[in-house]
Amino acid sequence: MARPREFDEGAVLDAARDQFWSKGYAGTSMDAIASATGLGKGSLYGAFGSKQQLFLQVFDTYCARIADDVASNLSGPDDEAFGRLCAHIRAAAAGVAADQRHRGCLLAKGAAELSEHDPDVVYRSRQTLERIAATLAEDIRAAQRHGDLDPAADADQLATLVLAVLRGIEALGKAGVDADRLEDVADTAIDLLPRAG
Amino acid sequence: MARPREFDEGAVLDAARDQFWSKGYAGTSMDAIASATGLGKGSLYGAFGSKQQLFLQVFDTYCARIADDVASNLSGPDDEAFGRLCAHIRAAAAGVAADQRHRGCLLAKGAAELSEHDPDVVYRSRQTLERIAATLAEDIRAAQRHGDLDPAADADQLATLVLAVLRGIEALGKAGVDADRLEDVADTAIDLLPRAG
DNA sequence: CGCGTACTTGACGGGTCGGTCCAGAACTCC
DNA sequence: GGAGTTCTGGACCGACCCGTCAAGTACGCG
Repeated sequence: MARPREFDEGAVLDAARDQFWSKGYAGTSMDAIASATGLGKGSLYGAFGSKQQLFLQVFDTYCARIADDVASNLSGPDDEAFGRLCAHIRAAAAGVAADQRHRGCLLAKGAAELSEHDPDVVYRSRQTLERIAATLAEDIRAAQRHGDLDPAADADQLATLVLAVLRGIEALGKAGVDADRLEDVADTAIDLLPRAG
Repeated sequence: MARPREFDEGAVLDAARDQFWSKGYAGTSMDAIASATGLGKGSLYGAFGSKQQLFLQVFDTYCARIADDVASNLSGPDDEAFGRLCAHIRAAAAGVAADQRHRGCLLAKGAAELSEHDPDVVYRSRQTLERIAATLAEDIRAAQRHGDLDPAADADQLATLVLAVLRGIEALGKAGVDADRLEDVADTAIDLLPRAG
């Protein structure tokens, strides 16, 4: 009703995400987002309320997307579950290694910058990581059923360990560790997974 | 010579470190550091040059300290090397779990916030992590010599994996993951280390 | 067509930012 | 004691910060 919005909310969220991702929350100004999108600040505040609310909306979208990505990487038949897990770990390492700008992951950056002071960010980060852990655990159970992983292992604990390795690879990448070493971490982690038999 | 400095440089670095640690680089103002230390801004700039140089000095001190801590945790006779490694991993998880403010590690926060735009931060982060990895590898080799860890394993690769797990635990902690699960990660990682025999 | 409503724009406000500068204070050395 | 040097405190600079607001615009609906 009345005058319709002239901008695409999704495009604005994408632009805002890029700014927050690259400069951090405190390092990004609403003016920068306004000029990156061509919007006036009034429109920005009218649509998103405040800098913090805009960030949370960006963060939500980002978190949902990466959790979905993991879910889609790890879904499929049981006989390929172990292969999917290995491929996912290796792809994560390769992805971090390929990020030569060291931009890293917005979930990690946002949590690092804001978790001390913003419970909403903690809540969203935690939910996302737990969803990813659950996805990993599901795949691990499938690999156990198919006889690739030791069925005696606790799938949830293994999943949390794999998640820690994944987040660790990301942290090492941001600190400038070599691509080769990141890929070694992935391979070593895979080698140490408890195989069946 | 001439008029001597009235403040203790180390105390100022500590205060600045606390500010940067808690609020991040962009979120910390030189005015805040000045008023936290009681100094005038002239003294601050006279002694440290700029915000960025002050941060780098803080960062250097912090990095050196945590690398030293790891070295001191992991030094000792070969027959206790494996025990030291396990204790260190568990202590790291316990330490993160105890940090209920989710303040995390300044190395991780600094690298996350600044590595994209500041090569000096990348350099220092990387040097620190590689020093820690070397310390871990040394301890792992000792455990191999003493017959606790499989001598066929590549100590350097294992060390990098352990480092990734340690940084991953830190990342999970900042995202609000349960203390119990963090300690599970530590235990699971230790269980999966390749034992001798 | 005209009214009401929502959106757009950019100026504006009050505050803060990093950094500079200078007048005066405190010291060493001659 | 005077000259020279360094340090101190805070006023000050221009730029930028988040958020508001009023004036104008474009639409839906009767």
